[in-house]
Amino acid sequence: MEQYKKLTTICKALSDPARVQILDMLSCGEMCACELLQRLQISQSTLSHHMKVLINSKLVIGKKKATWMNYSLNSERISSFHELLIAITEPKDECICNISSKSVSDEPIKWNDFDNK
Amino acid sequence: MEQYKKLTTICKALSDPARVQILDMLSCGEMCACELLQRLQISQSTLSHHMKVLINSKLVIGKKKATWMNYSLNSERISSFHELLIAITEPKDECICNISSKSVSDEPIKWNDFDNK
DNA sequence: TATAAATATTGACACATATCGATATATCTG
DNA sequence: CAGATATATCGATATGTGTCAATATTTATA
Repeated sequence: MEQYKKLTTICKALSDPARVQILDMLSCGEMCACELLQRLQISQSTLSHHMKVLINSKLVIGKKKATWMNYSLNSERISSFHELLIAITEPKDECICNISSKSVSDEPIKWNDFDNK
Repeated sequence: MEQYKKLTTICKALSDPARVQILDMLSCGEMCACELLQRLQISQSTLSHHMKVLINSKLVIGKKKATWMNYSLNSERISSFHELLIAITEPKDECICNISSKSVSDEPIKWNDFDNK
C-alpha cells in the first residue's frame, strides 16, 4: 500500500537519535548545517547524510543561501504524519477482521479456558 | 536523551511495512498470530519476529490464551507517541538555538545576498 | 503418554544503514 | 584568479535488520 510506504519512509527518518535531535533543534526555527554541526558530536559528512535522509522524508526543507544550507521543519508534513498514524491505528468499519471474519467464526471452539484472562 | 531513545524505538518498530500492516489489522480489535499469518505473505518465523519488535516497542500488547497469542494495540502507547512527537517538533522557549545563540550573533555578517529568497 | 497445533528460537544469509576520512564542488572574499 | 569556507559525495567498514528453513517449546487432545 502507498500509505504504508509513506509512513515507513517518515518513520525510518525518525529512527535515528541524531536525526530526532536535529528535528528538536529545528523546532524553534531555521538553522544552517554549520550551526547544527557545532552542537552535534558527529562528523560533517555524517551530518550531511542525515540531512539528506530528513529532506527525502520531507520532514525538513532545505534552502540554499550562498554557501550555507538553511534547514527548517516542514510542519505540513509533520501534520500529515500525525493524520496517517491516526488513520492506521483507529478502528475502521472496513477492517480486514470484519470483512473476512467468517474463517474465524467457523472454527470449532475446543479449548475450555475461554474465560481465562 | 531518554525521550529520543523512546521515540526512535517506536519509530523503528514502525519502519517496516509488514509491521504497519499488522497495526492496521489490529486497529479494529484483538487478533491471534495465526489470523495475522493467514493474511500476510510472510513466514511464521518472520511474523514472530515482527510481533516481538512490536511488543518491545510497547505499541502492541500480547496475551497468551492456551496455545494462541492474542495481540492488540496499546492505545496508551500510541497516544504518548503522538505527544512525544509534538513535544519534539513544536517550538520551545528553552530551545538550544535560543540558549546558545551568542555564537551565532557574534559572527560577522559578510555575505551581501542576505535578502535573496 | 503420544500426537498435533500454535508460537518461539536459532542459524544463516542478503541487504540496508551509520559512520568516518578523504576528496570534490560551489560560493564568497581579497 | 587564488585562497577560504560550507556542504556534498565517495569509498570503506562495522553494525543492524528482514527473511527463511529447521528446530525447540508449550499446551491441548485423544
